[in-house]
Amino acid sequence: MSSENPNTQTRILDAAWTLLETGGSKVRMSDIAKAAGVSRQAVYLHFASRAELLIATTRHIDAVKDVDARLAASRAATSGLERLDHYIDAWCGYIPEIYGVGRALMAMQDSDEDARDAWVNRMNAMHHGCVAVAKMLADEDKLRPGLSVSHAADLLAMLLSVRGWEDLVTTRGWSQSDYIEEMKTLA
Amino acid sequence: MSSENPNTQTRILDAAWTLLETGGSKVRMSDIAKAAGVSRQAVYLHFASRAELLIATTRHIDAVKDVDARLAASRAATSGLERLDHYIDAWCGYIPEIYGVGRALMAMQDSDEDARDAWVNRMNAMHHGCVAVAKMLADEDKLRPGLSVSHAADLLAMLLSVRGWEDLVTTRGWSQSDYIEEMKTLA
DNA sequence: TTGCTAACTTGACATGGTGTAAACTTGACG
DNA sequence: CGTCAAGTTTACACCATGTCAAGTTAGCAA
Repeated sequence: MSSENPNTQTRILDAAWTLLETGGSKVRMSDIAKAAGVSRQAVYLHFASRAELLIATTRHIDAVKDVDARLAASRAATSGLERLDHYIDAWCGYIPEIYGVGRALMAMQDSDEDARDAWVNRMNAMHHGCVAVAKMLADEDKLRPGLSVSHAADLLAMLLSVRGWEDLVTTRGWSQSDYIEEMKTLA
Repeated sequence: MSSENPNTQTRILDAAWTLLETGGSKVRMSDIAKAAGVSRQAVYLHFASRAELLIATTRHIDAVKDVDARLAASRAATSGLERLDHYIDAWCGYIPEIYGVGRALMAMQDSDEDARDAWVNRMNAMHHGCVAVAKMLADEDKLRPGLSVSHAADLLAMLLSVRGWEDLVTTRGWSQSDYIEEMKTLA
């Protein structure tokens, strides 16, 4: 019963989550409402707009999957290479979990400023992690000569981007482990 | 007069081109019509849908910029590395030219099947070029040991993807030459 | 001149999804 | 018993795409 009937708000978030995970990114507000067993308007009682609902969904996923803890684990590494490895593991594990919502959010970037900001912030956070890794590598002289820390970070961020993952894993048919291995080798 | 008054069709394509190059990807049919000096309905006399217009615009750009000729030049190279270089040059020169329309087309991928197909075809053509390059490199034993031709091609295609370019050049502020150099080094 | 046709214009309308507004129901709690 | 919060139903405004029908206009042919 308690698992059957949590917060309406939570039920909406869960519904959005599962729908976006499976049903492409053209999920409508009414679809989500129906899946949550609630009227379309009720959704607007909890979330002001589609963009806001999507953003809240990403936060919800983060909370449920305890993403912070996993990313924090990668910060514990002592050597630069070890940290690079852990960071790639953590991030690559994260991508498929938010991929559904991420797609929908990316698709809204042109039409909705909030959605754009939210996604850009996420990517900036990831980029920040790349900078930290690049710095550690630079301190240990592990970067290719002539490659600046910022360029190295940018490059790593691009390799690990959701789009890159999408390209290789979903359209070229790589396995998740292929991807992780290849990224580690390249980086 | 003749440069002032070509085909209405051509005027529409040119209008779409310039608008998409500058004005983000939320360009409406009415915007394009206005820019072409024509009524909104007239656009539908020439193109059945927004997707079709966008696709026709990419073809129009290809024709005007003589893209085929430039890509053919990269096929002339004799050694694998040389060919890789030329291919990267040609492709990286191409990206910014179609970037405007490309963005709009990508944004339609979820809602319109024709748009999706058209863009996927383009990307497949690019991927095909990558396979050719990877094959030449493999024949000369220039690939990293353990890296298959198909994986190498996939990787190269991902590095050179429009999204990757977008990430580095437009959001991280790299210069076009930074990008080309870095891609050559990495590849 | 008349008349036909292709290209374009004008204006109206259907569709589909988002978001807003208002009035009604229902259950819990003091 | 009253009231407050959370939902429901119904209706509507908005906006872009795409469709339809009737009218205009230039050019060309008989």
